[in-house]
Amino acid sequence: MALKYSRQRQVIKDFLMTRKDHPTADVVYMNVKREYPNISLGTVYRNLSLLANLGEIQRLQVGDGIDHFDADTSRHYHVVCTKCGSVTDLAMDSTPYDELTNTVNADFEGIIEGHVTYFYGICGNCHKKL
Amino acid sequence: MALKYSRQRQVIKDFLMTRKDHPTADVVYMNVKREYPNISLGTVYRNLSLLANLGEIQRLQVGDGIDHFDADTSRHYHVVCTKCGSVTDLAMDSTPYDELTNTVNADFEGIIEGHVTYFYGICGNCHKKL
DNA sequence: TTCCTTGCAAATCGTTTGCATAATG
DNA sequence: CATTATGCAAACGATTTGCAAGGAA
Repeated sequence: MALKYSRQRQVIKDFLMTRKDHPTADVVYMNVKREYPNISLGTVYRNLSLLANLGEIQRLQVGDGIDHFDADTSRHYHVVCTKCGSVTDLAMDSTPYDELTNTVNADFEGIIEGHVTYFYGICGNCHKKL
Repeated sequence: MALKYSRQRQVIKDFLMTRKDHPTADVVYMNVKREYPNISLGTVYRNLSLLANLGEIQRLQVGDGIDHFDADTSRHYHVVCTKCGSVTDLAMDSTPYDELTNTVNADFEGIIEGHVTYFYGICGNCHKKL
């Protein structure tokens, strides 16, 4: 299954790279549609999954039942706002990540490869409004 | 909306307390059905959600798209096996949990209330078989 | 020409919900 | 009696998939 170029896939990835709010498939669809009116939802889903499997984008399951996508594949944490539902990046070096993984690996009878963490709380924006 | 006793809810909770493998709603349904043949899937979903909202059980979203439930409401982490998909408890004191939350709170412009973490790797069982 | 990709629509699947009936307080 | 809970089936919403047609190598 050699990969072939597809304009749609490129547009999807390009769009995702312009956003740092981790849009859902549907949001990607609606936006990409403006520039590429014929694109179908199925194609968007197919390509988002493909890109995620290739490791070119990240799939986030933040707990609202809808998958979010992130073009930033560097290791970083996310904060989900319990007020507005926004998903924002958390600037942080990789120390806490490695520490947590190591701590847990210490006395686990299997092998811990990594972890996924979502922080919940009030985002900066909502906090100002209070 | 005062809560009224329901045999079904009790059976569901009782069953969940006997399991430490974090079953899905469907698994709960199939098992509870043996003891209570007339129960419906809808009732199982309704009660699992109710119990989770009351804080009497925990809802786990481990990334397979299906909700898992845990009668152990104490704060603890989980390991999802990338081989067999099992979800097991991780014995650990609360220090790493608090540390992570505090580290992140230090320079975040909102308020972090807590976090959800799932570890991924090979569980003890699968590791033995390699 | 090969076979990956698309658009479209139908199908899946976990979960929720409306409604008439049953059970609880 | 007032209200909550149930069983059933239909509805939902996000995602996947089958298929015939289109596009890349």
